[in-house]
Amino acid sequence: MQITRATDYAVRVMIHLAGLPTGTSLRQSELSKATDVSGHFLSKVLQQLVRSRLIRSQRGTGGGYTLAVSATTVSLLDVVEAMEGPIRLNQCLEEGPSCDRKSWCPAHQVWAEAQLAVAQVLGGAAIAKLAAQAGTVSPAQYRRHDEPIWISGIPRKGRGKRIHRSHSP
Amino acid sequence: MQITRATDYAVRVMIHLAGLPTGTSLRQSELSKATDVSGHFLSKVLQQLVRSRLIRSQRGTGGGYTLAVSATTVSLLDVVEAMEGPIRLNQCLEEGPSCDRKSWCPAHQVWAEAQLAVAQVLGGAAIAKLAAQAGTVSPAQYRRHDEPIWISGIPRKGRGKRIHRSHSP
DNA sequence: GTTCAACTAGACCAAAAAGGTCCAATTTGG
DNA sequence: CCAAATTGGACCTTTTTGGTCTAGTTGAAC
Repeated sequence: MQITRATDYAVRVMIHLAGLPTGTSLRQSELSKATDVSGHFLSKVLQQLVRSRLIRSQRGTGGGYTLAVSATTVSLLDVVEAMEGPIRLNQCLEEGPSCDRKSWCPAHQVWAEAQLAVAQVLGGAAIAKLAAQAGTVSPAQYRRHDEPIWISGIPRKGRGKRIHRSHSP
Repeated sequence: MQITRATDYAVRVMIHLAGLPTGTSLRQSELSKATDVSGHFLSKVLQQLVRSRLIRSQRGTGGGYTLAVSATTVSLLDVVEAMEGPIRLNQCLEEGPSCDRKSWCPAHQVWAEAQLAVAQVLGGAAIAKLAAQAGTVSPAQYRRHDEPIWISGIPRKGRGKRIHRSHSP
């Protein structure tokens, strides 16, 4: 009964992105450094987040990853479920007729309660709130005011227009 | 984030035993039928419960398994932890310095809260209470009045000397 | 239109956990 | 003291996890 490493890393990514100015795009290498996760492994995590529509990716020169959702509305629960699917504390909590003891088993109700409890705690933790806390406790980790964060993806011309992304499929 | 099958089976065993008269001993084959678990696999579950001191076992003819604790004081949480060890919703919730982000990571607090929530729900569910519920809902599943259940495990001398543990290091 | 930085997709791998089977060790009843 | 009844524990297979690596695709800029 433990979240996977990948899920933990996904949360780090989301919080980190939420702590930056809206629309900021970061490369994998930058996220790797910020989250203390090996770039190779992180790419798998990022791919999953993209598939779940929590972040967007931009290929090519000057590309990177951007938050695709409002950090104030997306919660830890959303990130966890994006990575692992719906939370199921026990197999018998599946939708269908997964367990024929379900109807009378007294434990079933308790599993359901416990699952609800954890879902409520995680669902109540908005990413934006966490990002704000992180900013308070250790600003240096999230904000660098001595130099603009987006500088590192810009070729020598140095025109920072990458923040806006008009991705229309 | 799901309990294992073995844990689920262990809970079934504990509830079933708690629904019987105190001190009743059941053989593996009987427990297997009552819990809908293959006898071979159940033996592993029972072994773990014995090692965790939640039940006692008696070998040889007329042997079987008995509750070793008060069903009113032992909870679902105890059973879960007996099978899986302490609940850890995330790796960073270990005791020691497991994660150097711990001090400032804003997610850490939420994981801890969620873990506490589930522990409280499970800890509040006493096995005896669940057994009583089960007895109410489906008595036939747990009680057979046509034949005394305890017949198979009561030694003549009848004293609790059967906890022979030859554990010489 | 070529180049090259960046993401994408997937194969691949080792280790651990989960789930399950089987036989050996032990105890008791007779 | 032997044989039957039971548990105890070794063993095996499959799936998941965590991680690495390489080849390929995309797209912005020159």
